[in-house]
Amino acid sequence: MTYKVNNNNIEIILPDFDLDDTLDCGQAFRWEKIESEHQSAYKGMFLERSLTISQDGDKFIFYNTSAEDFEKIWIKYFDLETDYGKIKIKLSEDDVLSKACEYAGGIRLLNQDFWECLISFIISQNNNIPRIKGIISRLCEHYDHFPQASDLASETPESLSFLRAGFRAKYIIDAARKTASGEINADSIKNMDIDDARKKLMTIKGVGPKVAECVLLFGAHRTEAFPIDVWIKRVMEKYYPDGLPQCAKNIEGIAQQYLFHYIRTCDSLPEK
DNA sequence: TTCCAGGCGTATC
DNA sequence: GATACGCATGGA
Repeated sequence: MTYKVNNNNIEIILPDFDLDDTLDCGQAFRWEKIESEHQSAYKGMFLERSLTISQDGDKFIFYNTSAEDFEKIWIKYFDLETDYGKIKIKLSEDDVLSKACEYAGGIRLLNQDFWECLISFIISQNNNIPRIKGIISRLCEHYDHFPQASDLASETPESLSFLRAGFRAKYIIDAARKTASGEINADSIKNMDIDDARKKLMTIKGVGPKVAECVLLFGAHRTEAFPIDVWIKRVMEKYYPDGLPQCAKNIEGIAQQYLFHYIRTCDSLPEK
């Protein structure tokens, strides 16, 4: 991977990558858009490391980042070594997916933290994206960082009332207690057969099929996971009553991201 | 006011 | 196993 170190910034040319598509599409909730005239920029966190990143066409700048952090953390986080051009060519064998890839072609599947995804997607249930972000923001502000399982394991629904997370507070606590006790172990789940991983995750109160699928896709990079929410359900009923086409085999989750972004932002996909 | 949001637990059949 | 309903909160 070739990049340029300029003072404390990393400059790099990257194809198939767009910050709006990737950071504001509902896979991560801690990135904030920085308003700027001529370019797109975001500020966010991963593993308590903050980053500001800007985009001007296919030119990206990672601010205040060492080459070491870039190589050890951000290449992996942004999935920069995966060829999304190839993935899109494969998915474009299907007409509807082709349209979605074209529309939201800058999406990359982030390699996020398992625990943070677990809590984030528990919060996401029966909720909308702005409010999910608000709850997670209050959570991080309260603990001065994204809380560890041990931080949350000793809380009660009452002590978490500042979150205004509603009925989800008790689910957050159950996830925290099972994680803190070792009953739920990220590394172990990541290495499981996917059906076993689903079952294990669903032993947590408030984790059903959809949340489990999101945790596996976004927090464990299991690209064969396919979260079906209200939006994707509409897509499936309209275009894929018999399931996804063969070209999406083993990358169902990536196809899902393109479809989700498209259906949410546009009125409809083309007729099949 | 009512409906809805990246669903799930529970009751009931 | 399928289906119906309530659930906290806040924006449209």
